[in-house]
Amino acid sequence: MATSLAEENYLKIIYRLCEGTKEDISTNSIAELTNNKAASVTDMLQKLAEKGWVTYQKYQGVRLTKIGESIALSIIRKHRLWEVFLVEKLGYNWDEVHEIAEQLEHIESETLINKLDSFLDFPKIDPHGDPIPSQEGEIPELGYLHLSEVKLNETCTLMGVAKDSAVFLQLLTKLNLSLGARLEVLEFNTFDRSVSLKIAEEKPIFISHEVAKNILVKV
Amino acid sequence: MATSLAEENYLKIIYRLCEGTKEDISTNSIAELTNNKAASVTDMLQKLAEKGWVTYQKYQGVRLTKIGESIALSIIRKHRLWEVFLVEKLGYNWDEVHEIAEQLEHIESETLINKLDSFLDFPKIDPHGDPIPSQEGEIPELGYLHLSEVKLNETCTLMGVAKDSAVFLQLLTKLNLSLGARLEVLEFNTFDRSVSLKIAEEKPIFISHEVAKNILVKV
DNA sequence: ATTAATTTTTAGTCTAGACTAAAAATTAAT
DNA sequence: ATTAATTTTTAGTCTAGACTAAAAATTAAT
Repeated sequence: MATSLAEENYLKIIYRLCEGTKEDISTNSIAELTNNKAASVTDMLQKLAEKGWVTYQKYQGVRLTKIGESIALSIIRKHRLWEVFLVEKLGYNWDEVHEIAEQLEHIESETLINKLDSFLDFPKIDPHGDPIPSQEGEIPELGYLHLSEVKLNETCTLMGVAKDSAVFLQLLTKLNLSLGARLEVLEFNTFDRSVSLKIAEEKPIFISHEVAKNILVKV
Repeated sequence: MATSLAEENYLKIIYRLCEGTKEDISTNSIAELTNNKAASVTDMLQKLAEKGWVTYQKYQGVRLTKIGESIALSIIRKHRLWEVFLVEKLGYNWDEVHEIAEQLEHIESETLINKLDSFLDFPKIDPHGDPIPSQEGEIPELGYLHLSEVKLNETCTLMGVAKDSAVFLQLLTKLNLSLGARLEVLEFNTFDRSVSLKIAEEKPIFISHEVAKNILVKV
């Protein structure tokens, strides 16, 4: 069954909210991310349930069905592959590609996305370190930790980010934090939860808890 | 002012119909190409006139304004650049790219299309031999002739096609007619207006007038 | 020059997907 | 256990962009 642009955006956002929790997703949380009012969300949830893409019980929240999830994953796959294209082939920076990929992810063609995948040499992660789902909807488990969770004095590598808003990514760039950077946590400062950090052999810097929380690393 | 997908499609089709004639364009001809009913077209023409993209007089037909034309040209530019990308980089055949480019042409981003242009090495023509408008809306005059118009026994080169429906392009491929082929017209057959034709040094073939009319050549 | 045929427009509907305001259900607070 | 606060849904609107049927204008045919 064909999906409209609006439906695809809802499925994508419901997927994002389902990740992490086993709980059903609230109408309000969806409204916030789609920038719609709760009443509009209720409307759409009824349509999506009708089509069999979500399970939805009045007042009880919503979850993706298997089919709904596979649609969401194929959109995410397209989004991330296009981001790789924009950065690797067209020379964009990692903080510039999100909005364009939001449009490109809705281009409808199975062959296109598989040819693109091959043209890009079957990348496993996008420019923010997020895994790219396979054609079958398999999403590689990367086992990354948040920088706010690693042990003191352990050296780790910056593998990705948990948020890809432009302002966050631009801040990381200013701090000289990019994918692949070697990091060592020197101290968790109790006063403001900030983190003292060494990048490679440079002199230490301070980053906020908010930043550390959104940096993904491999030890 | 932002353009919706529907508006862009109308402008593109009005542009195509304006090419060639100095006459104003009829509601019905637009309805045919957009696959809408005449009443819907009238509606949209009034909106486009309101926005200053066409001049429109009730019952008298429609033409693009300077601004309307520049919007149309930018869509055509995007369409053709994406077609080059699909053929050159992703390995599509020339008869497979039209529908995908119809979607990609609506992606909104000035920087994207200029980076793509540069990535493709500033191509001047698309995979069907159609010229690619510049960022400023300049469209190179190529001075091609229809194969149905060339002189007998004159050798010419296949430079493009005047129609890019998949069935037509597939037929050309079957006939071994591709961009760059060296052609010599041996005879115009009066009976059915078919054309006897030599491709390079191969033995002659017959093609219909309908086909010859849609082949563009340089002598 | 009328009449007939054709084309175009108007008037009124419909659907998707948004909205607001009010009602209903759930959850939190005493 | 009620009441208050919060969340969610329902009912009713609105807009873009399509539609049909009927009216109006233009063009073609006698």
